Amino acid sequence: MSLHASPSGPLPPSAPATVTVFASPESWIESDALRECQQVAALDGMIHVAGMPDLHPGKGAPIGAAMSSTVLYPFLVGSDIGCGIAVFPIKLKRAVPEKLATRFPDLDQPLDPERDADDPAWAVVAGEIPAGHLDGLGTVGRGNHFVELARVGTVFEPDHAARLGLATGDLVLVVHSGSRGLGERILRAHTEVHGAGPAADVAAYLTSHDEAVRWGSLNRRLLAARVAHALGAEPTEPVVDECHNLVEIRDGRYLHRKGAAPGDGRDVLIAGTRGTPSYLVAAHAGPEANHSVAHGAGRKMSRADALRRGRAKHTVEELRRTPVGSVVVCGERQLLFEEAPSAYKRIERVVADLVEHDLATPVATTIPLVTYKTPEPDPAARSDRRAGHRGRRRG
DNA sequence: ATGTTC
Repeated sequence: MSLHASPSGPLPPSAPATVTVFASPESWIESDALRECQQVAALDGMIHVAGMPDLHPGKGAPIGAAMSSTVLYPFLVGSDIGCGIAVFPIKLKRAVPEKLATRFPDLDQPLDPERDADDPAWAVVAGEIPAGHLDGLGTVGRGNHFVELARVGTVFEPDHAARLGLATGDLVLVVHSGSRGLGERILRAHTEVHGAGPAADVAAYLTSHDEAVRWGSLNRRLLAARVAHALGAEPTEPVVDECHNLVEIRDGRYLHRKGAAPGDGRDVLIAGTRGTPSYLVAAHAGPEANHSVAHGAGRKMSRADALRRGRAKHTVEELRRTPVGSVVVCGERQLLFEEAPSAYKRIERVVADLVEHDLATPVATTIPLVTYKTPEPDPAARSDRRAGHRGRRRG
């Protein structure tokens, strides 16, 4: 970068964007993720990049960052516009993980307005379905998405927890999902024409973006309602629902969040892993953190590494039954390894970093009981498959 | 992350 613009040349660039990463030295942040922060900071119009303690490398843009600029860049939000985490109280008489795990519905199967017209989960839809988008409605998706039945563990702030209607021992559904194909379609429509460039028609992008954000939130409610009904409980309103992939207009700037939750006076569920607690926090992040907090534990390993190392380290059985005694419903073997707790950083360290930087106050933990990822093959199909393997071995 | 992708 030239420091001396010639008089006849273009205007000198504005001051370079600042980058602040809110992680202590004990928190391992990959150099690739820091490099991505610097690359984002060098974009035209960029003002400030705030890296959260769960920062890790993404594709071109880091995950776990809040990035403010005078220019709107759709790729900084990514394809899963509207992805977020919601918490729904649920009341059950007994919560035996092994039993309840078998009662989760197939959340790969979309809710169809005609075929599933009598599904009680529809009751959560008030008014129009955003963008009229029915594809994938009521499905959880893949990757790090899940629906989890959890129990409130340690309560650090009883008054705050009580205001949310939560106390130790209470059951909740934690839903992490996004806008499925809708957000992907919106980003693709942009990148096909403009690549990683800024939004040419900001108003049009924001209109679609806002629909995806509403769709994601509605989908989390539908997922919780489907599971609540299947477990024999009544659906409830979320006590927490924050989106961590979105852009917000703030102080006349575009504040992009990618794997970073709004932290300005909001309550946020910061996801641990399926085998560790999650933390419900009261967030109070200021401008230095771009008004944002972490969204999860953050990956420690790439999916490829987690698969390779996990196969050497873990059996399928130990991944399906976690150290906290919870059960993982995941018919996809590869996903079981990719999402193993050992593939993530320690959530306690992430939360400690937020506390030390005065970005958030822990309110309570939630401890997993059943984490649903993808449907298990039905028992008949499974025994058929086993018989098939034996047959081949003998032959 | 994603009815994608060689």
